[in-house]
Amino acid sequence: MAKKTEPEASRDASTVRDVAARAGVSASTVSRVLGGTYPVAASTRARVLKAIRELDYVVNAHARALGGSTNKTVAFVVDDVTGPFYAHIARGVEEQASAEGRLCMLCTTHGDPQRVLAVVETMREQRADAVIVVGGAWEDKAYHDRMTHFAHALDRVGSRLVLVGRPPLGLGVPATVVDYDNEGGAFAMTTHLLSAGHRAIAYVGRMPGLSTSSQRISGFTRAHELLGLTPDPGLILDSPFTRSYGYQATRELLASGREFTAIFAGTDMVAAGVIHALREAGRRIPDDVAVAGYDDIPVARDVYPALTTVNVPQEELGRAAVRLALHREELPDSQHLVLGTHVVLRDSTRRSA
Amino acid sequence: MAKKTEPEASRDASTVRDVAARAGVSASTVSRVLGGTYPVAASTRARVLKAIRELDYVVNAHARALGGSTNKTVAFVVDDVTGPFYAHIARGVEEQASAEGRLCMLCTTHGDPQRVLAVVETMREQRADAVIVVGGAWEDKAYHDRMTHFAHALDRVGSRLVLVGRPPLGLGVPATVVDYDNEGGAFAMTTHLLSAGHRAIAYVGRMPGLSTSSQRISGFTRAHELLGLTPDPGLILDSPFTRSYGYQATRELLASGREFTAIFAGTDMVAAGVIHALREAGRRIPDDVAVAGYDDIPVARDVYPALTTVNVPQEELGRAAVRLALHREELPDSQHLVLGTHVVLRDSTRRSA
DNA sequence: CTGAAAGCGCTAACAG
DNA sequence: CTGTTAGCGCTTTCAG
Repeated sequence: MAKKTEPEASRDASTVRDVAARAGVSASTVSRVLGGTYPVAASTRARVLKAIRELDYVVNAHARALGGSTNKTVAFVVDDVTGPFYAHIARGVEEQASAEGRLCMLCTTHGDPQRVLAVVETMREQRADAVIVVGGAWEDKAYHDRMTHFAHALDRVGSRLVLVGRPPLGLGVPATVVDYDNEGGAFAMTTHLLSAGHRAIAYVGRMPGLSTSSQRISGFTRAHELLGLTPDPGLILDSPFTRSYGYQATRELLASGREFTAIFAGTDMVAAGVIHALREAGRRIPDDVAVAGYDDIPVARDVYPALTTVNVPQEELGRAAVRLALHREELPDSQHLVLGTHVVLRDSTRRSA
Repeated sequence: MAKKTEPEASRDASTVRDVAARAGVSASTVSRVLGGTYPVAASTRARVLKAIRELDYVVNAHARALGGSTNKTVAFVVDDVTGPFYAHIARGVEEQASAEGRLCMLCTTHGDPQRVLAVVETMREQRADAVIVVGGAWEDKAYHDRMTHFAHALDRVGSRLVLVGRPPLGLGVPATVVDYDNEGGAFAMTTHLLSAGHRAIAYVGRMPGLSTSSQRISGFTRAHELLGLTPDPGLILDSPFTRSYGYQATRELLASGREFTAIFAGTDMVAAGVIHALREAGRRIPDDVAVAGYDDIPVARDVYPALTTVNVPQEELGRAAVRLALHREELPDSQHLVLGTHVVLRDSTRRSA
């Protein structure tokens, strides 16, 4: 029996009606068995289940989504999945989504604001329950306005826009924000370096116009000011958040001949590049130069020496994003959650004995 | 009972009918403007487009998918997105999918065969154009049979099953396979180590029953045999493909007191753990012990010393998976593509001068 | 060129 | 408990 190929095995999938016919019931009864919410006689249910098995039937998710209004899907919009930082947030999103019975759509934008907008539009078509946009925002009015527009547009079709790791759009905009304390983390790390005696700390990895970067720089500056110091603008280097740009920027810093005893990298990836460039130049870490990162991704433990960094609760960010989007009552008022960050001390800032 | 919309619920999204009414045309005309395939008078089209803009209308992807039969979606099933190896394949999938106008659904299974099956079922409901399953397969008859069943089931609803990095299911099974030369890569790497004079090479990271692992072990063995040698079974250690298990296994290896001058790790992640354990034990790399990995993920360049490894064309695997699934004529016959691998020499196996 | 009408597969409302 | 009847929003004949 199991071996027998259906003689009328068509290329088409079977439908509720096929199942109903085979079980000798109506389509609604099949639907009720599927849903499990309505009372169905045990014997009927058994016959229906048998027919389902024999026909190898599965519901058509689109037909279901069309009738009801939710399609049980969460969309995740991110720059680039290969970035470990984003990947870990993605894991949190995926896990929570699947725990809540949702599927997860993945879209990447490669840092292109245009693509972000296009992707959000597509998600609107999909009627995703939530559209989760991850990563720092461009501090640009046009961009901000577009996102605000989408927040409303998504809201209109019953989707929720969730911003992870970027500031709120403003009052009255229907969006949930899950952020982490960028400024505080940078402040704490800078304080750590300053209190270890460093007075010429370079900051490698500023990205002008990116919210995350601005906040970190701001914590960096505040820590200095608290001691009556002012960061040397010549020691603040721009660089995208990648390993290779961190390497480049550090080489330029070294070439400039400026003095410094510590480097605070914009992210751990940048720090990996910094360390590479430093080692290449024969500088010992942490003896000649202390190095610190931001994010606390796994690579922070694999670089040598192990990297002191600011921990960001990546998975929890992802999980919270889904949770809040799906149960809005949890955060009734502001819809703005900020998770804490903390310094993780490792060898890259430790003075060797 | 009156049809009242919930006060809490947002206003309903506008539909073709709303647009049609506003533009003073019929729904079909709106549809034709949207599709762009049928002739529509320029003036009519303009009016429709205006109405669309004013209503901020977007199609309902589900309604569209219900009518037509394809929903323009590609599903990506993977153990864990945070693994860099998978993440890079994911990037290839995502890029190619989006280049082909497809959305990408992401599902993770956390190494649980049960979840793989559940996820594939869900994808069948979604009528995804392609379901791409990534990662080694369990060499288990029941598992194999279930996958074969799904290949047929997916085929019946018009989806294509694609296996990435695992062997074909067999002749006549409607599935596309994109694999890479696991055995050859392991063979080449082992040969490299042997010809550098190593005679006691440990293999850390065998996973019994996992196809990838078996193939690598097989290349490892073949390289030995070519020189009339036999690998010492006591030097082959089981370990899942993670950093921490690699670390554990290496500690056990060291504790066992067995002699070895090189370690070939099952993956780069495992190698990171190996290196950590080795350094902790005071063994110098590569002087005391040479270390090699597999996969060539970015972390291979960040560990110290930089890791010699086997390059696997991750993004291309992902891209090819989507390409082949969507254009089957490209690979008319066997539907089995094998990409090459090659050794990448770095410092972890280089004898210092 | 455009409109009317018929579903796609499913679920919910309303009788029996 | 179960069958019948309507649609969900869109595309697609089939007429006009």
